[in-house]
Amino acid sequence: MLTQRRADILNLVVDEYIGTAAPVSSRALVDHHGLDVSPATVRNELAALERDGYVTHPYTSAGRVPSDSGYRVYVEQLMDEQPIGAGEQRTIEHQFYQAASGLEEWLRLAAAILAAAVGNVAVVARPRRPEPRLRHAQLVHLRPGSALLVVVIDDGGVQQRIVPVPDSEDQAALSVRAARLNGRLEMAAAGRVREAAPGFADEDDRRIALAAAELVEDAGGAPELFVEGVRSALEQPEFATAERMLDAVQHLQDYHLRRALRPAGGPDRGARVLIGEENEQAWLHDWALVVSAFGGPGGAVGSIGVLGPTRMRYGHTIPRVRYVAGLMTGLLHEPDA
Amino acid sequence: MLTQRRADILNLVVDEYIGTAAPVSSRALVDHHGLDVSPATVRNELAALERDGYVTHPYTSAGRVPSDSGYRVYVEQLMDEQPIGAGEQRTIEHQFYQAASGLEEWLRLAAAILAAAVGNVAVVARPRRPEPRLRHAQLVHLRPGSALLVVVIDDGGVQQRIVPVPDSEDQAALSVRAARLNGRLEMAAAGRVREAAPGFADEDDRRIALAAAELVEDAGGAPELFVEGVRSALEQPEFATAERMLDAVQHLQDYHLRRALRPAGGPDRGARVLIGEENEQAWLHDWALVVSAFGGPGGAVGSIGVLGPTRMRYGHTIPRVRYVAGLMTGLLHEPDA
DNA sequence: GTTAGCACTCTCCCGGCGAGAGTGCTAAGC
DNA sequence: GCTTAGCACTCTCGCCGGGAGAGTGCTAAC
Repeated sequence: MLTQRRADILNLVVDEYIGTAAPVSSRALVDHHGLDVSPATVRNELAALERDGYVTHPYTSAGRVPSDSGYRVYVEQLMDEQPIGAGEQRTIEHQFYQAASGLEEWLRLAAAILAAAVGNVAVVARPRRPEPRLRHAQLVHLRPGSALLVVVIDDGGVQQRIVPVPDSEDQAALSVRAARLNGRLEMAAAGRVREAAPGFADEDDRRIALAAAELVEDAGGAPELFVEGVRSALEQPEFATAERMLDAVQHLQDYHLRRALRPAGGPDRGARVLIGEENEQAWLHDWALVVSAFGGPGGAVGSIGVLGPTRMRYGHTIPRVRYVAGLMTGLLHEPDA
Repeated sequence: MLTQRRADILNLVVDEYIGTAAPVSSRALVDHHGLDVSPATVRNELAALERDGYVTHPYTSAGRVPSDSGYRVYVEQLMDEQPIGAGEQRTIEHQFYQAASGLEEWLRLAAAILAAAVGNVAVVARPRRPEPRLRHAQLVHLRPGSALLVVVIDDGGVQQRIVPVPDSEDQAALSVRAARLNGRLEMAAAGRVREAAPGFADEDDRRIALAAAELVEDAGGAPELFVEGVRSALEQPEFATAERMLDAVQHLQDYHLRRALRPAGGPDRGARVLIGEENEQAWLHDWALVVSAFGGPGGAVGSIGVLGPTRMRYGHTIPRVRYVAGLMTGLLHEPDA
């Protein structure tokens, strides 16, 4: 049973531990937060919290450390969300508007800004449509016999590949060819592009259409990931040993991250929080993840999240993830500053 | 004075140290390499090598460790290059041909393949022309009022940005507009594009031309970097402590790397080797760098390199860097498998 | 229900110690 | 004169034990 006082104490334990990364003693709780009971009383309550599984004991005589379910209660009921001040909002927004670039730049920037705002790893997954369509194809002459096929996807992504073309064709001829391809392929999904390919009279057209189909298929594959803030996360004391650091680096570069970000539903005003063992993947059992979805062009959905130790500053992180996700949704639909 | 025997012994010291990362004792040299002299004799020679600065002593009674100049002599005169066997060549080439994608994929792939082949960090810098030119611009309709401006640079790169356009224009109208822009801007360098912008009669044309100029300028900026193999490098014993690892991670993600790769001259059949303090930048003083240049489309020059501890397997690494660089040069000019 | 007091436990840090590894030197051997 | 055996010497590394410090859990009084 979580009495009011126990809840208050749990709240303080989590706050304290988030700040120090060291087990929290009964005395520290009393001293730092002006409780008007004695450490002994606090100890009794801590023992009860431990019995109920909200905190643990690394060893007999160390302070208490929140457990996953302790964090869970904290996140859902106890914590103060630390709203973003007008000043910080302006700063973040300003950073965005400064770099008015392509989609990719936006995403990388978003990751960097968020990482700086929360002092942890930030991850952004490029918005993807469930079934991407070809919006436009263009052939650009590179040198006699080869051209760059540029395919724009309806989620705003661009894919490219060098393709062979007849030696004789210059840019004008290639543009005509591209127009012919666009006539049949525009707004077709990958499968439809592939089906349509054999329908072209010209052999080169068929080959290029197939290449375009592959590019659209690629666009539907694993979304590109932008990771920022690795350095500051590795500075946290939980990674003070080399092996744990290696582990973290390994996974941060790894495609495992994609899976963790994936299960975001539709664009969501809130943010999901996954703590420790709540994560599917074993390597995340020591991490906490705050994820939110944002909408990209053409109804595509991307994810943006923050990854950190379980003792992350939830009250600080959650509003910022939510805010940046909202900003992204807005910006990607109204990109003109 | 480097007598033959001393040179042989230096060679063995480096070989041994490269393999074990532990100071090399006189006994180990005799035992592992079937020298027909006694450890005592070897010790005398080692003392001479130390006097001449080719090896050092971490403390009184540990084995010898090669110094930077020891490595330098090793690289230039002593080592056996370990040529790539026909089998390994086929493997590497095969890996390349499997993924016939866009330029960016090629570069990322090259870094990954090289990293795997040498067991160290591999870095690839996108080929850049000294003065990039706009090869082609295209406008792709996204939704009423906004379009994606896609600019192809003559080094094969693609830059994109979302730009506002008149609400009324559909894809056909946008294509006409793009053709108008191309008419004046094709093959112009960034500065020329910027100068030409005010010459357009239409206000939107002017604005879009300026955006295109910015994109071309961006293309001339710091080249994109692809880094692979961080994990395996961090497993080396020199990074067994957390701080050193942090340091490495920091710099690997950092723009400092660009500077290290930069001074490559033109495409070069060989490979430069920079050992320890020969590197300009302080953080590289514990690293060695093997770099080679490769040629991209349109006379652009990229760099590909391997980064590892100073005791890296030079004889193994150098031929592989050279080989992959050569392969890249060939592939980027003849991309049709 | 709260609290003071106290014994108990566990970590962490430090210093010392012995084993091991490897050198440098000296003197004898080829 | 080069090589080598022998030996003293040095330095690291791992281990152990002890003491200080921190914090709990329990008991008994308020």
